[in-house]
This record gives sequence, structure tokens and C-alpha cells, in this order.
Amino acid sequence: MPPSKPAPHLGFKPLQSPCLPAEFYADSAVTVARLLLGAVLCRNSNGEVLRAKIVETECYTGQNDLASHGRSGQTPRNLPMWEDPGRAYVYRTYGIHWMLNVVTEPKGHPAAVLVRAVEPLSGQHVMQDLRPGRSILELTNGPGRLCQAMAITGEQNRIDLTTAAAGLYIEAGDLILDQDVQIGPRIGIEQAAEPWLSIPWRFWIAGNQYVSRGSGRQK
DNA sequence: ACGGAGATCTTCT
DNA sequence: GAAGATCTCCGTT
Repeated sequence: MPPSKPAPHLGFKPLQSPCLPAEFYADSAVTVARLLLGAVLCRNSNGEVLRAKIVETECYTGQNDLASHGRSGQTPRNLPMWEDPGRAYVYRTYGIHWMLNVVTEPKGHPAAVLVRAVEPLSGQHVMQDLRPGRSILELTNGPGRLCQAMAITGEQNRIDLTTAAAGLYIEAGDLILDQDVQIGPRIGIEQAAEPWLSIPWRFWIAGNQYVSRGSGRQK
């Protein structure tokens, strides 16, 4: 069903949620990670539009960050981190799971924000087809899970998230107030030494039911 | 609810 | 050759 549009003679523009522009992503990874909370990750799949609110992010900064793929300089895998902000960096880990990152900071500065959890807004039945047997709460509450539920793979690596052209994009969404943001250390980093293990570079929406394990989700 | 192990394969040392 | 920005399943409490 197409969305209803206001009558043209009233002079209204259709309600729209424009994509966040490249300038939004050219900021520091920490700032972008915080501001991405509430934005809407969108995916055209199977003839439908899947939409999901970003509820948890984690940032990985430049060559000083020993937990970041950017730590050892430019490599074939992490090349997108050095490229244009607002593009996707999608890579595989443990041989199984895809991870979706958003490239941040001006070109030439390797940094990215990992999307760790989203809250489904539309297209849930498609997501359930992609993750059979899972409840709505367990469709997208983890970085690997959300990629599976939203059909995101290495094919989306390096695509431009600032337009809908490539079928994966991010629209502006709810403004999340500071009082509703929780901050903590990153998750899943084993190798890196301090202080990289404890720096609070993970952001999530307080009390949201769709955050990943380890982010204070109850039950 | 919690913990441990296996999956699975690309990337970098 | 080892590790990994994870997830699932199966065990025990």
C-alpha cells in the first residue's frame, strides 16, 4: 500500500524523512555514534521497505584505536574507513556474521560507527522470513542479527547511505535527548589493551527493548 | 538465567 | 597459522 498523500491543492509537501547528508557523517565518530540514535535504517528488500530505528551504536576511531580495524593502516578490508563519510563499511566476522558500519569523519581519517541494534518499524514479516522462528524482539538486537534480518551482506559494502538509490540508506528520525542516552564500554573486544577496553564508546537508548545483550536489556 | 563450545572463513601477522 | 567489533545451541542451576 502506498502512503497516502495530501491533496496537491493544499500546497503541502508529502511527509518525508530525508536521508542524513554526508556532512552529518563528516563529524567525529563519537559525535556521529551519539547522533545516529533515533535515526532510521532503511532497506529495500523483496519489494518492500524495511525500516528500523537505530537504538545502539559503537564507534571505532583512527589509527590510535587498538580495537579498530583502522589500527594497522589501510588494508584491502578496511579501505572504506578511509573513504567518503556516509558510506557503508560491511565486513564479515567469525566467518559467519556481517557487520554494518557507517563511515565517519572527513575522507582520509579512518573511523566508523558500528550499528549494534535497531528497533523494527516496518517490514517485520520480511525480517521474520530472514530470521525464522525468532520473536520480534530478537530479530535485530545485535550487529549480526540485524544484518541477517535486513538482508545486509558484503554486497552493500561501500554503498552510499545518503541516498535511497542503492537500497540501503539512513533517514533522520526521532531526536533522542541526552537524558535518554546511556553510554558504556564497547563489547566484544578481546585483544586490545587498556585504555581501549574501557573507553565508553557505546551508546544506546535507555530502556529500549531492542538493544543487544550486554546493554542492560532485561529478560 | 548463565556458561561454554562450535560454527566457519577472511584477514592479517 | 591464529584470531575475530558474534550467534546459536545445549548443558546445568
